[in-house]
Amino acid sequence: MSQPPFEAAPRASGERTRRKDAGRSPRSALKKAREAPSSTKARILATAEEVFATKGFAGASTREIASKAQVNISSLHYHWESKETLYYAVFQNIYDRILELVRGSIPAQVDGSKTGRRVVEDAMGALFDFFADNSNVPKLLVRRLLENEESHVDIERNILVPAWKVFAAWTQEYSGRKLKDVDSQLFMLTIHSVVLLFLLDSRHFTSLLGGSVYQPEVRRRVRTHIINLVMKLLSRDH
Amino acid sequence: MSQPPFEAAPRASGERTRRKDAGRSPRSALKKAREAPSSTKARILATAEEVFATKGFAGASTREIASKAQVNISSLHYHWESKETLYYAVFQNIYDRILELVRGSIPAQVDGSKTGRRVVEDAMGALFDFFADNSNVPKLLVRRLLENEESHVDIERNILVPAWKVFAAWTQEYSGRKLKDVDSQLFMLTIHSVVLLFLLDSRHFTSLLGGSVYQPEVRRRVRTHIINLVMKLLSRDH
DNA sequence: AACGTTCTCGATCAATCGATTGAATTAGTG
DNA sequence: CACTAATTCAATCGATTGATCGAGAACGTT
Repeated sequence: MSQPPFEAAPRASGERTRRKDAGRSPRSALKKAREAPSSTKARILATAEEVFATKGFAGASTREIASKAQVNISSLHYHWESKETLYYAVFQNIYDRILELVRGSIPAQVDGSKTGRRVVEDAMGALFDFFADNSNVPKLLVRRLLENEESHVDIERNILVPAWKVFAAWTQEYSGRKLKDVDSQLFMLTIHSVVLLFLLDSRHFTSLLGGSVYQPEVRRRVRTHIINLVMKLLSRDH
Repeated sequence: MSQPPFEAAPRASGERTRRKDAGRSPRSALKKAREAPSSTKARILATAEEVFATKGFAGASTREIASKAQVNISSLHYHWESKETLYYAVFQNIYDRILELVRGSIPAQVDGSKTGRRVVEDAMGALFDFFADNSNVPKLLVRRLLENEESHVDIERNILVPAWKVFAAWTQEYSGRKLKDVDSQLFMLTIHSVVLLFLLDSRHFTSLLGGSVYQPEVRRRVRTHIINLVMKLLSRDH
């Protein structure tokens, strides 16, 4: 891959530049750090993910996030410079988790003991399960797709798209069939579209499926359907 | 269909109750109405659709809508009771257009002169073209799917879902194959997912496809791909 | 115990939000 | 023209927003 891994998105981590001793690394400064403050920071981040996923960037207020995290607003602004950098940090976090899924869990299955079809099935299943187990992630990603400001897009381009590329290239390699270039692009987008929108869990879907996508039996049905859909896409025309 | 057509969503039209003469119909009161005010109202509605699609409900301000429509804020509140009723009016408008597409344009093609495969192709193409020509619609629909408050969902359930049902039932009827019930539900959701998310026109998709989905050649590729995808879904397993 | 750093808190800022008010304007009717 | 209803406007309301401030609590180090 040619893209710079993380630095392309300016101030991607959203960490606040400390008021004093800004040049020193905060990690080296507090080796045996106490857990209380960092757990506060982690609690804010987790709450922010939930609130941003539910209400979007504009719809969420820093006061609501702080309140639900049982933290003062100023503590939020101590750890992050602004609402925007907190928002970036939430996405940086889910991007990391997606990359970990793609680079770690999935390639580890490649050991020649499975058929190509079975490998693709497991890979799609793992991707589906990840979204189903982290229901905030698909919501946040779809919300992100609706934003089109320049400052937002480079994170997708530098992190999410490479992840899709790795996943798709790997999927093709073990699918037992090389797809044409044109097909491979649209193939990725199709997987992307179906998995994400299937997991929005809106009442719109619920009323059609007879239950939330996150209910076990419904989830199993949708999971099987998506895997079959991908298999049909990978199968030869007849 | 068993659902009540429009009344289920309270105050669905979002019309303001006039301050004086609230009981009388405004239509009968001004038979040969002048066009200036109604065009102002229509201009606000069109602008609101654009702004809400771009920024979402919370991200859009009534001042921005009024400003871009070159209208005073109070005029906006004269025609609609609140920002929320204006938002409802925008959705009521696009629901009407979708229903018109489904009930009118598509069934008109049924005259026996085409093969089942060709009918489905044309129907999917018409649906795709509608979303592509009205780029605000897929954005608004996806935004709607991310909202899960009770007061919002019934509109989807009473208008959008029946539209999908009509479309899907009709598509199945002329597909040359009756799908199982389980398949038909997931089949609808798949069409829904792919078409909507394909047309979000984010940079994320653009960077992969080498251009905006709304550019003619890219649009043609995606259109063909989606039709082929639906055909594969409708085809028998082998 | 004394110190300095890290972190949290209540109080408060200017800006913007949705919405309202009453006056001014426009158009159809008698 | 005079009268009335429909519509638009500038000015303004209270509430909420993101963000800041200085005081002080919590903690490790000496």
